[in-house]
Amino acid sequence: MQNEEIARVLEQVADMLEVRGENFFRVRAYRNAARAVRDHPVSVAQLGRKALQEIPGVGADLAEKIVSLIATGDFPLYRELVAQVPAGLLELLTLPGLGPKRVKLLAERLGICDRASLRMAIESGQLRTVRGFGAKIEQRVLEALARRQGPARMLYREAAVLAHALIAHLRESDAVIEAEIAGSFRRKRDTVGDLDVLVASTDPERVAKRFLTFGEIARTLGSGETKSSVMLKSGLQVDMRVVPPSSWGAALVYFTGSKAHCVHLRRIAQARELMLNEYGLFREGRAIAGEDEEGVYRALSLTYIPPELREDRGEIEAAADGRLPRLIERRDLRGDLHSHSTWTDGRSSIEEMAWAAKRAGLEYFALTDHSQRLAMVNGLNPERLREQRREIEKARAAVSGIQILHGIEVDILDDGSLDLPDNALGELDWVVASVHSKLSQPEPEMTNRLTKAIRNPHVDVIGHPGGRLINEREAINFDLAEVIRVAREEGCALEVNSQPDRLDLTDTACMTARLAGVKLVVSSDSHHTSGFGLLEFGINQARRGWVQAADVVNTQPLEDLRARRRVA
DNA sequence: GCCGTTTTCGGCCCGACTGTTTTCAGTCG
Repeated sequence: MQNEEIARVLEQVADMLEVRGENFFRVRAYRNAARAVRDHPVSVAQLGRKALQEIPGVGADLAEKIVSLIATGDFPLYRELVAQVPAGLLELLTLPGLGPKRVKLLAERLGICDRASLRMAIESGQLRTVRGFGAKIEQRVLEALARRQGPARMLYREAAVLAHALIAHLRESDAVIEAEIAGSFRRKRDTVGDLDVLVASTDPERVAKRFLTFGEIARTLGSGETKSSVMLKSGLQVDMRVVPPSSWGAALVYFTGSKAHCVHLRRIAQARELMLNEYGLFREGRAIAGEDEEGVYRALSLTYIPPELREDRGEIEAAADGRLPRLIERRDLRGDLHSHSTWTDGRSSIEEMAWAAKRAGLEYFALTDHSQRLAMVNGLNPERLREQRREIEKARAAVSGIQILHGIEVDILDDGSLDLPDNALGELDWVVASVHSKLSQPEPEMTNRLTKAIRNPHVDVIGHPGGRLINEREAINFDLAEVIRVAREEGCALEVNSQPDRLDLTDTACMTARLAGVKLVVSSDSHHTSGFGLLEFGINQARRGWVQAADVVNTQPLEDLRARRRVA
């Protein structure tokens, strides 16, 4: 059982308890535990009761329940709740304006148990008979019901385009002293659900006016003195808050989040008889910090925490002990180890790619076109691979100041063998091995498939190990802990693929790999000369996984990279 | 249900806004 599945059950229990009207703090305990399990860097299913209790947020009771969940698939409270609370009722919690209290009320008063019965209650005028429900809520709910499912989270890269345009729009107003996008965008999450804009100003009214003239706005959701919400044409919601300049740092901390990070900070403040909110850090009503973020952290005896780490995954404890990592940066990358050309599905020639890699400031890059199995993209067989080598030689002669490695992205076949013979692979400078087919294999087969590939000493790195395409395709099923164990044993690296819809490994998988001592490669998987610019996104993901330059193979000079290969 | 620089009991983060109300509960982040 994966951490994710366990976390989902705990969250479901929290939802069900909440709709049943249970103690709020008990509900929160389940949510905290769900998050702790989801973020835990090792597989919780392998832990005993005692080790489980060491996870912050998991006590004796929840450890017991998790053990039961892993062994039998459920636990008594879970069974009881599932029998009591209709599944359709929980779905209603995702609708705007409907929280646990209202959902509970509707179930009790009108017998509403799912979307269909809610819609009927609105259409028949029944809903309005309940105190607290009026036309506005009806309208919002009907709109949401019509959309059927909630909007998917937007890819970071797509959101970035809108974010930059909006910030530029705001900064044109002289009422705007500072403007930043905070929230999950600033934490560089791979997807964002909305944009949280923060503005420092002494004239919130003018800022709000300026904000509402942004050209991408489809409609205004609400606008108060210091807070406005809009929906963009693209379906992305934007919430803007305006604070005085003296609160800029505190507000930035608050709106960058994550929520869990902020809650933890406030607990620390509280223990010191301080009060932390978006306006500052206060002692007996007097601000002692708040103008800048560093000052807020410093006043809590913490070193500055980069936004990418603010998930309450141990960064606060590390900051207190002064042992935060120095995170990898884009400029630490000396090379790129995954790219394509017109020989397969790329759109630029080898020479064009070489010029582009050089312009991107790289010292070396590996051209790794697909292997023969991917016939659709004209994948390379041994013969074409030899022909390609001659073209690479030409490009090497034509473009100085960049080292071109001749590599391959070799398919990992269904049984874990590779799509090219060892002697062909042995002639190459770099081998990426990736799964592109039979993605629905059950976990044991997929795990074997990957570990078998890793055990081939020609394989330098496993490409996009999870195989996910964000919002399009789920990740493949495999035992990450086992793959990492074998990768460590064999000295094979794992890739952090920078394509905005892959970003694979994920942040937490990066952390798991890193803790196990497995090396990573941050690659662009470029299919065009513009692709090297995507490395920024892979770096973001790696940073969220606490990755340092020393954890990443392609921060090394080419000579060191060659020296660490398993085959000469 | 968790947890301990004030605690093994009694706390548990904080504020803005909305919609529906006549003073505030619920939702949201």
